[in-house]
Amino acid sequence: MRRTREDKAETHTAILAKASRLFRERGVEGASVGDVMAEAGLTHGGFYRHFDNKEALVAASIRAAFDSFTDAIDQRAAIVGRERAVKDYFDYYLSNDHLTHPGLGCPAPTLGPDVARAPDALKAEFGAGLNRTLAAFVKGLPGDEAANRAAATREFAFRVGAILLARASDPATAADILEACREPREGATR
Amino acid sequence: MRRTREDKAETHTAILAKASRLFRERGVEGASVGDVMAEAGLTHGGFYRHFDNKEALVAASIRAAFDSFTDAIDQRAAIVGRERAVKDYFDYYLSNDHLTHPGLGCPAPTLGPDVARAPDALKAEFGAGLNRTLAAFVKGLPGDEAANRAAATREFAFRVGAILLARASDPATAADILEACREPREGATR
DNA sequence: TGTACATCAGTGAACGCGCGTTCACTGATGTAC
DNA sequence: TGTACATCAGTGAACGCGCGTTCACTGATGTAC
Repeated sequence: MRRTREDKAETHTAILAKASRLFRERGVEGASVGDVMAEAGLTHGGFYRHFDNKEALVAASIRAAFDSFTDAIDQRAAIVGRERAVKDYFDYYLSNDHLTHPGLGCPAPTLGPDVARAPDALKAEFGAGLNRTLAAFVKGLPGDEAANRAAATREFAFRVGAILLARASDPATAADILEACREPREGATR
Repeated sequence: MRRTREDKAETHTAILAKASRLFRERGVEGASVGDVMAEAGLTHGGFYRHFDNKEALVAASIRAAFDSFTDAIDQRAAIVGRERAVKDYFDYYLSNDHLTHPGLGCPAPTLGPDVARAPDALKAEFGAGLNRTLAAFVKGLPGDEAANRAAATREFAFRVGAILLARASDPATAADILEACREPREGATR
C-alpha cells in the first residue's frame, strides 16, 4: 500500500486543506482528526505519518489560512495596487459571503478564542500570521510605516469584531451589525 | 439531604456564576458540567435539578454575563453620566486587566465563535444580550438614535476584535495591538 | 401545634459515546547491488 | 537493467480517557391533616 513521494505530498496538502476549512467551520474541538481524514478520503490511522499530533495540524492550518489571504492580497495588489486590494479585502470581510462561509474565511474570528486558550506555540503561530496580514495591508504604502500599521491594525480589529458579533447573533441582529459596520468609522466617539 | 428553597436558589446562582466564568475562561467545550459543579462545591449528578442540560446552562451564562455589564454601565451612568460610563467601559475593555481575565470579561470575544456554531436558541440569546449592551451605550444620548446606535455598534465591534486578536497572539504582538487600538480611530482609511 | 407522609436537592456509580493516539499489519515503492 | 530486500503510506482494531446524561438512593424539608 506504500505510495510515491508525490502521492504523500498530495495527501499532506489535502489533509491540511481540509483541516484548515473544518477547523474554521467547527472550531478546533468540533473537528476531530477522524473528521479531517475522512474529508480527505482517508482513515484516521494514517494521520500520524503526516503530523506529530492534532496541535501540529492546528498550527499548520492557522498558518495556511493566514497565508491564503496574504497571498491573495499580494497578488491582487500587483494588479490593482495595494490600497485597492486592501479595500476589496475589507469589503469581502463584511460581506454576506464571508459571514456565511467561515470555513473559507479569515481564521481570526473563528479560531481566535480557541487559540487564546491554547499553548504558547499556537499563539506564536497566530501572532505571526496576524503580523504577516497587517504587513500585507501596508506594504509599500506612503507615509509613516508605524502609523500606517497601527491604523491597519485598527481597521482589521474593527472588521474581525464585526463579523464575530454578526456570526454569533440571530439573523436580524447580524444584518444590523453588518449594515452599521459597512459605514466608515468616525473617530469622535471615543 | 433535601435543602430549603433558599438553599436551592443559592445553589442555582452559584452554579450559574461559576459556569459563566468557566465558559468565558475555557470555552463551552473546555468547561464540563462536572467542572462547573465542582467549582460550586457540588457533585455533577445534582446539576439536572437546576438546568435541563448543558446548553441551557450556556444560554443562562451568556445572559448573565451580558447583564452584569449592562447593569454596571447603567449604575455608573446614574452617577457620572452615560457618556462617561461608556468611555470608562471602553477603557476597561482594552485594558491589560480585561486582556488577562477573560473569565470576568465580556462574553463576546470569548464565546462568540462557540455561539456562532451553536443552535439558533443560543444565537438568539447572544443577539439579545448584544442588543441590550448596545442599548446601554446610547440610552438617553442626544442626537439621532439609529445613528448613535450604529456608531456604538462600530465602537464595540472594534474593541471586541482588538481584544480577540490580542488574546490569540503572543505577548509582544498583543501589546502592539492594544497600543494601536487605544488610539482613537480615524475614518479615512476605508 | 404535632404527626405522618410525600417531595426532592444532592450523591456517586454507571451508561454509551466519541475523542486522540497507538500499533500490528498490508503491499507497493524506494534502494542497494 | 534486473533482483532482493528494506522502507513506509495507509488501514482498521484497540487503548485509555473524559464527556453529558441517567438513575437508584439518602435524608432533610415541605405539606396535608
